[in-house]
Amino acid sequence: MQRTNSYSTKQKDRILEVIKGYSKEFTIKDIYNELEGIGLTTIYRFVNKLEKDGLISKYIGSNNTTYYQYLEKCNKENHFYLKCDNCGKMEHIDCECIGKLSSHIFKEHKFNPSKNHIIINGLCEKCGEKDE
Amino acid sequence: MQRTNSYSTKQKDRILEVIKGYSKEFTIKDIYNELEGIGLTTIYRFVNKLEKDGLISKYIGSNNTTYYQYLEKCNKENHFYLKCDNCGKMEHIDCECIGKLSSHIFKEHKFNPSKNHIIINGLCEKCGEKDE
DNA sequence: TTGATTGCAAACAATTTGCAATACT
DNA sequence: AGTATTGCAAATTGTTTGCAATCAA
Repeated sequence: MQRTNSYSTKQKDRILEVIKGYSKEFTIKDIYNELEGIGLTTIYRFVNKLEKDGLISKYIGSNNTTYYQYLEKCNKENHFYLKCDNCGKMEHIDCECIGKLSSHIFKEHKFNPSKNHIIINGLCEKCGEKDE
Repeated sequence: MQRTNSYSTKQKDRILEVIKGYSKEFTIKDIYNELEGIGLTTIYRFVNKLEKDGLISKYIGSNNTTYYQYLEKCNKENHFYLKCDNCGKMEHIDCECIGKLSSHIFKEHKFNPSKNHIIINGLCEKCGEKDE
């Protein structure tokens, strides 16, 4: 007898699909407005679950709004992201520099960085140019 | 004629003093409970101002509570912190490793990390031991 | 005296919960 | 059949705003 403890439903599928479509951060309302006929509560519940599962991260933006961001799943050990403060895009980076930093921090600073995700904020190339 | 646009008050002084006393993250309620006779509104207003000024950072904890953390002011260009996921302590780091990383990211990944603050989560030495 | 600050109560917004109906396996 | 999920309405919580009194310069 199988114990999934979770059913797959039309609603969950559609929400996840929409979330994966975003290239930058989003709000609960964004999803709600995009999907007809799915209750706010359902979205809250599912998005919170995704966050617990580590698939999305949650933070407070400058305007005091709660934003979510989809974290691409990948098989690498280190999840390292560069997030642009201006356009909101988040880029996943796969480079030994992060591994180096991690081991440096571990050895020299006696601190064990979590493997989950490290996000560094700043300005991406495009937005950096404009700003100059 | 001087234009401060800001008065120094008993309330602000006391709130800031309490905040500086915390070695880890705190909530608005923490401050409120610690200080007799200061209104919640006042605390909200002042703490928000401190955040805008870049003296504290704000984020959502795992239990969906809004936490604030005091960022030590220092004259260095790079504000680099290691924050323990377990005990909550945040340590300011002054090491060339972060400068190196920044310039690497800038050169190789065409991304300009913000000077403000980079916070890396993980486990501090003490909590790492226990966890093993 | 002028303008900023405070703090209460009220307004507001965001999120969660109870629960009956429904959908999944 | 049995359990998870949905979605509405209501409850709850967190945060902001209006405003009169007070305080700092």
